Amino acid sequence: MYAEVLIEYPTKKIDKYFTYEVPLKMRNTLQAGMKVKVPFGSKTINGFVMKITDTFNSDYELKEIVEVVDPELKLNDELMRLGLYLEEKTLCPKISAYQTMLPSSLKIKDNDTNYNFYKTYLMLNKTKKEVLDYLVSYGKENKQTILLNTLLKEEKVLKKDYDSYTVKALKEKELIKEVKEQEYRINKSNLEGLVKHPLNVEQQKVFETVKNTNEFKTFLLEGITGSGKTEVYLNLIEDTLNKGKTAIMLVPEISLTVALVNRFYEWFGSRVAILHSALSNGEKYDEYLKIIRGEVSLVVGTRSAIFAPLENIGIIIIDEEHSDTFKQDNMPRYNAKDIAMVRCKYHKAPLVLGSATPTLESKARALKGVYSHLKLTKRAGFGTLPQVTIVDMLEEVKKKNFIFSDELITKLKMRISAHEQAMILLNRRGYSTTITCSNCGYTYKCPNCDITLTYHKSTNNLRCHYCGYSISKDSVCPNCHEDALNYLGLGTEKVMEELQKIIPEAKIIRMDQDTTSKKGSHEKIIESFKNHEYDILLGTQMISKGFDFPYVTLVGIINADSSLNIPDFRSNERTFSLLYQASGRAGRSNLAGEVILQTYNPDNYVLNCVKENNFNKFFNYEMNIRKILKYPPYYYLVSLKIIAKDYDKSLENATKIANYLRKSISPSSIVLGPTTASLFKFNNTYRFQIVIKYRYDEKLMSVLKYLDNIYLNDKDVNLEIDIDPLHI
DNA sequence: AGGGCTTCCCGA
DNA sequence: CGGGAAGCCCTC
Repeated sequence: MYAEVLIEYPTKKIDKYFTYEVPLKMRNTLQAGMKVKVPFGSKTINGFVMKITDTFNSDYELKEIVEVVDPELKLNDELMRLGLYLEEKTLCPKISAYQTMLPSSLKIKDNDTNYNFYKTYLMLNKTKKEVLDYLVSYGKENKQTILLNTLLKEEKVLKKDYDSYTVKALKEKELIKEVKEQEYRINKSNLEGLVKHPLNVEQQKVFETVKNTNEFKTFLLEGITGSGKTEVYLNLIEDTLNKGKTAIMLVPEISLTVALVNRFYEWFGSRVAILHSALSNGEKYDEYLKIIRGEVSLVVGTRSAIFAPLENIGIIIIDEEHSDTFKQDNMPRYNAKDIAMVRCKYHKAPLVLGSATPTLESKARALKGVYSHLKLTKRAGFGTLPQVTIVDMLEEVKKKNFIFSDELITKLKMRISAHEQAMILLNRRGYSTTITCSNCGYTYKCPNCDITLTYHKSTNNLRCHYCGYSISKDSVCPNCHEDALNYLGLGTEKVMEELQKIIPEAKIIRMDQDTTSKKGSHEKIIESFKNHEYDILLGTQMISKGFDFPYVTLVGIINADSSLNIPDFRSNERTFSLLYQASGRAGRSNLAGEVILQTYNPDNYVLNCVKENNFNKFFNYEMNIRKILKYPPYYYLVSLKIIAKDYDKSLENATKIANYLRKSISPSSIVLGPTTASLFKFNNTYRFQIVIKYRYDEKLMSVLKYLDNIYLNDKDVNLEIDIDPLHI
C-alpha cells in the first residue's frame, strides 16, 4: 500500500506527488485528504495525502510515512476536488490550495504543537454519603468544607477557581479528583436579547423566492443601505438549518462586523462557528474541529471560510459582495465568489450575493438574467436616505478654509449641541502625506519603494505605507540643512488636530490602522462611540462599513474625490461604493441624516450620482465607459507582473513575454504593455506589468501555464499571474 | 524550500 | 593547490 503525497512547501517546483510506503499500522486508517509527517531529504516535514494506491512501479527505494498529523482533520472528496480546481484556475501550487483549506495551525512550523485545549475540573472521588459523613465528623467550616459542600450540589467545578493548597489537601485525603476535559476556546451559547424583526413585504418576498430554490442558482440581492438585508439572511439561514442543511455566510471583515456576528450568535448560538484571521491558531483549530465533527451547521467568516468543511450545504450568502476582500491577493489568488459558485453547484444550493452597490459584473449579470435579481428599495424601520450636499473646496480655499468648509463646521457644531453624533471620513492615515523642503525641493521618499513617506506626528517618524520602512524626522532638511520643511497633504492625524482646535468642546475619537493595531481595539472604539462617549468618529474607510449608529445624523467626507485619481479602471466604482456606503451611515434611526462631500471637483459625475443616491445612474454611466475601453464586465482580464531586482532584466523579460503573448494567444485578445506596474519599485524590486483583455480565448490558459512554468526556474525574474485581477 | 554536492575563481 | 563562494539539482 502506497500513498501519493504533496510536500508542504508551497512552491511549484516541488508541487508533485511523492510516493511513500504506508506502514502496517496505518493501513486501516490512512486516507486521502489527511496530513501526514514524512521524511523528506534530510528531515521530517508535513505532507498531504492525495491518493492511496496498491501498486508502485519504479526502482527507487521508498520511505515510510511517519505518522498521521491529525486523523480527524481530513478533507472530504468535495474539497479535494476543489483544490485541483483551484490549481487549474489560479495556477497556484496544489499544496497551497489545500493549505488554505486547512487551519494554519497545521502548517509545518507548528509541527509539534498540540492544539487541543483542556480545562481541569474537580469532582468528588467518594460517594455523596461518604463525603457527608466526613463533613459531619470534621465538624468545623473552612475552605476545604466549602469546596466539598459545593461539590455535593454541583457535579464538577473549575480547578482554577480554588486555591491550590485546598485542592491538594483534599486530594491527599482522596475525597476529590481532577478530570481534564477538552474544551472549545470559543464557547457561545445563544446570546440573550434576541429580537426577531418581522419582515416587511419586500423582505418577505425576497425570503420566499430564495427559500423555495432547491437547485443551484445565483441571486443578486441589491438592497439600499439600511434596507435590512441581514434580517433576510438570518431568516434564510434559519430556514436552511430547519431543513437539516448547513450554511456559509461570508462577510468582508469580521473585526468590523462584531455587531453582525453577535446577531448570528443570538439566533443560532452554539450552532455557529466563526472563521477569520484575527482568531488565534488555537481558536481557529477549535472552530474547525466543530465544523468537521458536524457540531455546527452555520459558518460565519471571511474569505477563506468559503472552504469550511461543511457537508450538505443548503445556502451560501456573501454579504457586501462588491468588497475587494473576497479576492486573495497572494497565492492562491482565488475569489471566494467563484469558489462559492462551485460549491453551490456541487450541493445544488442557492448562492446569495448581497450589496447596496454590487460590482458592475454582478449587476450586469443580474440584468442579463444570468443571476436572478432581487431588490430591497426601502429602508427598514424609521430610517430615510440622507440628504447629500457637495461642497466646492475651491471656493472654501478662497476663504482660507483648507480642510473644513464653513458648512461642515457649522453643521458639526449644530449636531453636537443637539446631542447627535457625526462621522468624518478621510481616506488617508498619518499626519501629512509628503514632507518637502521649500528651499532645495528635497522630498522624503522610501529607499525601497518608489513613493513618498507619510509623516506620523504621534510617533514623530516618517513611514512607507507599503513596505513598512520608517525613519525619524529631522528638524532641518537632511539635504540642504535649512529649516524649511513643509507638510503637504492631509492625514487623519492632522484632521483630528485641526478639528479639535476649531471645535474644542467636541469629543473626537480616531479610527484608522494606527489606532486599531491591537486585538479588540476596533471593537472598543466602535462600542464607545455607539455608547455616545464621543461626538465625532474620525477615520479612514474602515468607518464606512456597515455600522449602525442610531445617533449619527451627519457624515462629512474630506477629499471625497481623492480616490478617483487612482489609476485603476475600477476607481470610479470603488469611489462610488465608498461614498455611498459612508453616506448610508447617516440617518439610520428616526433622526434624519445628512452628508457633506467636500471636493475640488464638484461637477464630477460620480459624486453627483452619490448626491442623488442613484446607483443605477452611476451604473449606466460606468458601463458605457467600460464598454468603450473594453474593460470588465465586457472583457475579462489577466494581469502579469514581471518582478526582478535588476531593472533591465525586468523590462527585457516583460517585453519578451508581451511579444510571445501577442504571437500565441487568440488575435481577438488584446495585450497591453509592458508598462510600469502601479507599484513600480517595491521592496527594491522593479515591477513591470502586462494586461490581457479577452472575451473568449481557447489558447490563453495553456499559454499562461507555459509561461508560468518557464519562470519557475528563473531565480532572478519572478512572474506573477493574476487571473481576473481586482486591481491593475 | 533547503541541503548537499559540484564548479569556478582567485590568491602566493 | 586550496578554500570559499556561487550555482545546480535532488528530495519519494
